[in-house]
Amino acid sequence: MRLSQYFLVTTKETPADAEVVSHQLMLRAGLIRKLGAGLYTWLPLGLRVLRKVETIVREEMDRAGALEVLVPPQVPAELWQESGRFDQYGPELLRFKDRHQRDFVLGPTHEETITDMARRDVRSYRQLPLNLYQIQTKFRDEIRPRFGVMRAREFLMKDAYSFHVDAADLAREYRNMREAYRRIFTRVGVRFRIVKADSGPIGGDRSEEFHVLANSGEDLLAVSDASDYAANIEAAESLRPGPRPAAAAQSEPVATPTQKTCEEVAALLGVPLQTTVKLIVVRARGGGLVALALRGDHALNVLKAEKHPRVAAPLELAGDAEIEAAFGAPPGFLGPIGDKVPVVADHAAAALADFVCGANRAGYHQRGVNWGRDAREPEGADLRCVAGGDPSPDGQGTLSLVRGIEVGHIFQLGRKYSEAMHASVLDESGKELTPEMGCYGIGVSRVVAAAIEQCNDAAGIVWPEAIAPFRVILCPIGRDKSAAVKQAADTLYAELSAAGVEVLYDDRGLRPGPMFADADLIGIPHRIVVGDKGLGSGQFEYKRRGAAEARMIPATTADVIAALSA
RNA sequence: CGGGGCGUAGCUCAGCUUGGUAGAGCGCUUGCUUCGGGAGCAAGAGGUCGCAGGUUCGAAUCCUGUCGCCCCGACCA
Repeated sequence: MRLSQYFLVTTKETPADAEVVSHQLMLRAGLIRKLGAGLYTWLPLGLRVLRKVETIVREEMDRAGALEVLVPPQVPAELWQESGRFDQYGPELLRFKDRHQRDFVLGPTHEETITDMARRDVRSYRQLPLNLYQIQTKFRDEIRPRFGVMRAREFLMKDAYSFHVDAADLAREYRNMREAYRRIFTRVGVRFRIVKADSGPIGGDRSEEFHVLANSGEDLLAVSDASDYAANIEAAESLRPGPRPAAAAQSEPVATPTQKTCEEVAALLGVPLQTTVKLIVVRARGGGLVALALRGDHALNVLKAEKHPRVAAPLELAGDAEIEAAFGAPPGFLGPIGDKVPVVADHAAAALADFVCGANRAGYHQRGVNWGRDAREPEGADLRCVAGGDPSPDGQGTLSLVRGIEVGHIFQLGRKYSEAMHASVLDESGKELTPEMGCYGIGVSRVVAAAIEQCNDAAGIVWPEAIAPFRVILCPIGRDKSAAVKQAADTLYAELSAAGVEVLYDDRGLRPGPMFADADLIGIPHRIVVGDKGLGSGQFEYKRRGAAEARMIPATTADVIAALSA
């Protein structure tokens, strides 16, 4: 491709409304342009990258035995009402009415559509297993679109849905997809990690996420330093601590007139934060309140709390007035003493002896408190987010917290959708069988942003070779002045093109500075400079994007091709 | 949705407090010079100051409303 014939729109200045580096670079390098909040046009250069990711995904899905389909982005609301998700999914579901006032949704995923197809056309166990996928624009009425295409209202997603006669076959396909995903992200060329996940509103039993590791990631992951254990912090279990030490201290009140948080109290008393206990008062399932006790240095894991049988889901914090009525003290001075409301204690809080907590009296805390003596022996549960330094749940190593960008998610759904939508097949004995389902997603457009997030330097993008928009950029110096340069560059361009190398030829006649700056910014992996200097000794200059130094190579097409693969 | 901020040239922004004929840098066009890491000189194009009302002799500037965008919190590929 000749750049003079192309639509390359780069900018030197960083657009004001771009926060993360991938968004900035995608705008500066002319990959995308914003149409509205969370809506982006893919320009020619960006679309080439998107297509490359898409192609890798398609090839590996095909290789794994899945079959490509294409379903309508519009879905009649009845299908979503049938699965129950029309009401459950919430405001994030993009809905509209047509001229006849019929309800539709713009699909954020397509379990319903595919299950509907399956119940019509999949009649026999002989047709199973079946794994159908598509690569298509998905829609979400995001609360807050941000970070460019990373969290957009529209995005390109690969979604796959599989059907099986039993759970064992579902598990087999799940592993198959897991391996396919591993190959996909390896081929794309990003550093990633597979983590245990919560299945969220999609539902189902087992699920794992694929994360590209990057500091700008929106998700916190807990990873072991000694094994391959890794989990989204939402889903990471915490290990139960050892047995509780014996009580040694007397329980006594201490004045804490203005100290409401555990941090403030611990500082005032000069005790470690880990010896304090805080109460979080929430609505109980079936009415009333329940208090969740956590160690002062630990954070509540909302998803874990919502799964607890005593806690109402979605989690709702009690109001100040209710708390005062139940405890006789305002928030900030609450403790598990005095049987005010039922207490569920996180295992780590339950394992403390001689701890500090609120005295249920404004302006006072209580120290030397012990379960079973000063406070009723609590019900224990895993309620907290794991913290860096915790032992890994698999017993090997220590957890540390890192950030990741979720680019893939695989689920074993079970029969949630097939049951709700009455999809069934006849088994060998002629009896009805409700298939087990799996679903598998990849955020294709998000992968592009995630790759940039991981692969960039001060000058711009440094594309992994597999998804670079072009493989080589050809930069002639003084092409308009030197017949030798023009001749050599034109020939090299023609020969590389003929050899099937994706080459971008900068024939715009720019000065070297801007030309190199653009080449760096758009991140083409290999750069060949053709100039009078080198040609004088029969050489081209070769530089790998991201390499410190350029080197000279013989000025022949064969040597250039050899350098590309070196 | 709640909290905070911003809408002035293609981009980054000044001007607004104290109303008086719309600015800079970068980018773009043309010419000459220059040509190995974002050149110099000269000439030029480009803005209903987000939109709608209001106050005023006069509004980018003051007032009201409205729309859009960005950032912080609850969601997800």
